[in-house]
Amino acid sequence: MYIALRRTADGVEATDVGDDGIPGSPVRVDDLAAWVAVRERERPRWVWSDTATWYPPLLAAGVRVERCQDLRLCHAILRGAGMLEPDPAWDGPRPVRTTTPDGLFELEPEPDDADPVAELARQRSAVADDPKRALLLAAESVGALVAAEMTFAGLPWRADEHDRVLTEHLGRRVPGGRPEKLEALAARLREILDAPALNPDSHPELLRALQNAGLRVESTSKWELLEIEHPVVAPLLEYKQLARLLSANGWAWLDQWVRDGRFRPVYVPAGVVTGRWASDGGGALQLPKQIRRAVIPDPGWKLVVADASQLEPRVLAAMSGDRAMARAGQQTDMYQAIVDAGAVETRRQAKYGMLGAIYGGTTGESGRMKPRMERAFPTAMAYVEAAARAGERGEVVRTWLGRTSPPGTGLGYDETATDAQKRSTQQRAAAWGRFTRNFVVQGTAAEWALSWMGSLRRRLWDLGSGSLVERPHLVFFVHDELVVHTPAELADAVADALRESAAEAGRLLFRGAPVEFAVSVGIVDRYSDAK
DNA sequence: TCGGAAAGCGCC
DNA sequence: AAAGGGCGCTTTCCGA
Repeated sequence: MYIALRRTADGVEATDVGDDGIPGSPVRVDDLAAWVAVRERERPRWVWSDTATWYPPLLAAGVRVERCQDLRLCHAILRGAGMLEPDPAWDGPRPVRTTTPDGLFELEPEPDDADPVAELARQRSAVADDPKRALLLAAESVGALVAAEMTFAGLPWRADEHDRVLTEHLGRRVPGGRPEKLEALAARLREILDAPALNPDSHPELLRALQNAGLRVESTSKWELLEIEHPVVAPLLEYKQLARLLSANGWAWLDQWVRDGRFRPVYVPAGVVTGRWASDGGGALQLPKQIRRAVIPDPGWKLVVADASQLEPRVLAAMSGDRAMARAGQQTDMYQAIVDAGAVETRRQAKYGMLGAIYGGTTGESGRMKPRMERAFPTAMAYVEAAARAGERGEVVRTWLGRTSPPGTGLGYDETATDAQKRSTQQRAAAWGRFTRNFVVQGTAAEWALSWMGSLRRRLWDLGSGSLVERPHLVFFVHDELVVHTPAELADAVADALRESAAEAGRLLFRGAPVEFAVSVGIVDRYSDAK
């Protein structure tokens, strides 16, 4: 059964909807959290406009729910697939969040025409004969619950450790200036380049200084510098790395984002066109390896870190139905299995061949491996090639569960086009083909990850007792990696749950496909100790 | 003075 | 050694 919630001018209105789709009479709800806690015992699927606005106040009040349907996220999926009519009430972007002084989200009235009961009916009808998309809607929605829960719980973060890492790398803080070691490096660069006024943070200035010193470079980028032999290269690369650490995750970041021993990034489910999550503020999904030393569990607790190894290659094997690639995907090290199968000679070749298949690489090692990959894995290669060709023609492609790519635009030309126009259009078409090629794999990998998370979430809840943060709970997610914060005595059980959930996600999406979704799991006292 | 673009690099 | 796909974020620069 479903319970649809709606914010009206005079409070929250709730409507029961049976599995037959027949709604009851709306009732007024005064104390939402208390009411939800009571009704949750019936294990309904909560239906609401947007998990990001409804769920945080419930979590803050100590209420966790098992299931929901996030109408806005689901609407976007179905609209993209052309399965719903345009609807201004639901087509728009996510509502702007406003925060109250106590940090809770204000619930603003929703427009009159945004009727959750009617929208639920349309969405249910759209997927009634489409079990894969129905699964996608469920996965998307449970992902939204996890996102809110991870923000609520926060990633355990030791500010003192973070400060230690920064001071170790950058030197002592200097008010209004660069930290000591960084400034010393800047001084060395000025000396080596004989540019006393150089600000190495300015790309144009730096480029001019490099060129004046006789370096033949077109940019200041790392990969170009690596090809040059010159005494300035090593200290410059070190400077760049440290300057980035300071600006992206330095003391200012620490002050802004870490409170009471927790980093609470805001995740944006489906924030990326492929269905991957994005994050809003704090750069959560780009947390540098160096700084993960500050992620330390509470006393008596552990972090369990799990990484889905070679996820996208396995996903490609499963979704394309390529039997030879699936056989390789049964091994823990899929790249080595590709070597053992005789497709290529070295593990490195297998890796680059696979990356080329997924990203559309045409040059270098990827390009060289392509014929061998096509010989060894014709079905999988044809699958991604078809996605690329469709994209080049401006067609829409879809993931395994049915998320659709945006249509390509401006990829055709007529006879009046000049040669230059034709060339540039062809380049755009090729680029869009690389995008759609990657879309089907990256998007399906994101679906697998949502299923993994959803399955794990249920298992973690069943492992412990008490409130969400008293039980083992998810605290971090980056595309194919999960981090669980758990009481130490449950860490082994959590590790098992992570592996079982991965297997379950594989079965749920690709029932029958003989691909093993291997995960590497570590139980650690620091995030940086994983792997 | 402010906002957006570009460059560059962190993550997957 | 990247490359080839997807992002977010910071700094600097430049034009409205």
